Amino acid sequence: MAATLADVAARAGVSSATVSRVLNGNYPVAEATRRRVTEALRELNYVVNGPARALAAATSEVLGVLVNDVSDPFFGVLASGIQREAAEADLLTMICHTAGSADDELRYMELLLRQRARAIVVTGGGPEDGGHRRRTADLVRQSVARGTRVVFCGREAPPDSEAASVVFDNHGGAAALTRLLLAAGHRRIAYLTGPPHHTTSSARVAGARQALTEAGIDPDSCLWIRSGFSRAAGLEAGRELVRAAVDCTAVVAGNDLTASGVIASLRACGVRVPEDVSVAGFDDLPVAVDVVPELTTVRLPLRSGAVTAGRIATGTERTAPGVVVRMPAELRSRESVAAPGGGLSGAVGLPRER
Amino acid sequence: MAATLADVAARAGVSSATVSRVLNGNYPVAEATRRRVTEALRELNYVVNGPARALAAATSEVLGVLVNDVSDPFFGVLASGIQREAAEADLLTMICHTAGSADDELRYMELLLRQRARAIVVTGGGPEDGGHRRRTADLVRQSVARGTRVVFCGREAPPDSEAASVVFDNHGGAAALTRLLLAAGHRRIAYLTGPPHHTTSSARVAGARQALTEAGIDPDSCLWIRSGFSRAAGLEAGRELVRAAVDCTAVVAGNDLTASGVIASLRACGVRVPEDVSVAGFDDLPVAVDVVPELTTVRLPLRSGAVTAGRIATGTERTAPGVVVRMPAELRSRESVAAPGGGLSGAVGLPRER
DNA sequence: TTGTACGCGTTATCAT
DNA sequence: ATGATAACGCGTACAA
Repeated sequence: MAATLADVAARAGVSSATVSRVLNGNYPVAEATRRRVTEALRELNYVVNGPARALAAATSEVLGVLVNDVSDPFFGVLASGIQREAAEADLLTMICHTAGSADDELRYMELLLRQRARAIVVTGGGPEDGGHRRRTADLVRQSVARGTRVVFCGREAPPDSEAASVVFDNHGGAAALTRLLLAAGHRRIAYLTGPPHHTTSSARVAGARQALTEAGIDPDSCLWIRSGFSRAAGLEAGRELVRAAVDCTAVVAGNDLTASGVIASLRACGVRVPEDVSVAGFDDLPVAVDVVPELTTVRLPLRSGAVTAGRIATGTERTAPGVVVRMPAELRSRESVAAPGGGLSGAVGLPRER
Repeated sequence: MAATLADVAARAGVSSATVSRVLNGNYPVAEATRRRVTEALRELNYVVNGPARALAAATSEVLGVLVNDVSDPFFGVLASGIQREAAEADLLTMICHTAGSADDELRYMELLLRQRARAIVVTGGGPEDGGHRRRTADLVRQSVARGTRVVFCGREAPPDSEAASVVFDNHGGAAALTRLLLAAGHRRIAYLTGPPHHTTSSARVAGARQALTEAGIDPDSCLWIRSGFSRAAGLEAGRELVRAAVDCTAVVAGNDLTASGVIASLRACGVRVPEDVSVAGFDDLPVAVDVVPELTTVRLPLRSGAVTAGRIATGTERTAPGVVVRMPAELRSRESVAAPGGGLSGAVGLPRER
């Protein structure tokens, strides 16, 4: 039913090789023939058969991007940055949503590998579990062996793998943020840690603990509360903090999304930010300046990290195998952090305000 | 370098046909041979060559989803619903971000077509431009001819196409919402229309205008302001409304995201919602109940619409060609709409509050 | 139950 | 400049 190269060739009275040449423009073709072929192409509504091309040329035009959550703006920024580079290199970006599941991550990597994708970019942090790491390393090895470039953007590639990585300074950023809070006078801080056993969460927690320790404060005198990275997680955590009338003057959320949730639920409970309690985020996504009050947070150069990852993936930028590109983090001090106020436990019970 | 069927066959001492049979399990294979083959498969780290398989079998395991914006939760809900069904049918979902560009939409459709994707689901509204419609119709025709099913989820398929559609009652929902506002006593309403020349925007505007007309109110006595569907668009529109001290008692945003932006910027300007001005949204995304005050909006059954679209796309649910499945809209009356207050122009200039 | 052999639609290498 | 033709790796009638 669908027209093939041969059909087009017959119609134009040439060989299929000539049609292929017209299509790819990599060999000289007489102007007259080219026109006849182009005509036939149009008349028959010819559409390249990708699989056949990929089989013959041993390469495809697909670049796969793995994201934890398609509807999280963190990944939106990453995905669109990568995509821009891919488009630049005439590659089709396909985004695969792993829902944070380690299994799905592996499944999608394998499926992209099957498709002989030109490259795979794995974004965001990942499970710290050794088994997963090992299986990932295996897949990376196979990918590279088959010519599929693999780039990690947001965590380090498994050790000894050929894959490049672009990583953000979660550790340093978290430490700087904590230092800012300490400098403002906060001592009783509640940390929402993000999902457990996750590279990003762990790095941020470690950074914060280090800053505390260096300031001579026992990290365990602070509160460490598990949460997700979603806005809903922040809402819930905020409500829980209020319910338990937790004794703290500052809340450090795992990221901006969570922070926005915390602020919303604190406000709903009549707790003022930053007068009663300071709140901080991480990432510096657009939401950080949408929120009232504007969020003190840590800026990660997500866009440029994504572009770098994209350039390595497309081959636009050539790097040594296993290279690790480190992107800096930068403090963004805004309104949501101020000097310690009455604290959460003091504010709770006040009349609800609007 | 990469092991092929033949390599595995040699290793296992069988023919490549047998290996293929073991792989696909569609023909009987002796238990002993199966084990030998499985072993060889493992030893050689065999990975199916997708393109080759797609070429031979004339079909692939890919389902493509086109979305306007990967980081918009509206599409997140749609994409994940479709993906669930795809996974159920052992298909790999690939999400393509068109950034709302009509050209990109066509490009991605074509690329998926090239890949001989099993199905393509085009989500969200689209350009109303006739040229785009025609070109889309062409692509749909070609897709269907090549065995790639096409489903639209959020707009109707081009006329006379074989493609199925799942549509949401934007028109009815918008009308119901406007009636609610009218019943509450509002007469001076500012509508943020969403992106121009876009099917979703138009349907919502048309519904609102109809409800106004039916109530004996001249639609042109209301304000119709172009905006986007993003939160940023809402922020900007809100600021603009305040700056111009627009004379209205209610703002109807194009969707929930925009509404949340409007609320944020109104609050930042000291305008109280709903005491001074009522605000309404559309879609009933999770953000609708996150916002303070909770948003009065129109619930669209996005999840179940996505599932339906997914089932049609995977072939799980068989439907007549060109079928249009209509999903209802349902009013969700919450806190953000109340009786008319002082209005925007009245509130502006009041001391900024926190 | 298993093997042989051909076709799927392209690209790329030789000739011409 | 153009045409034959051999891969590319897999699925599947058909034969055994």
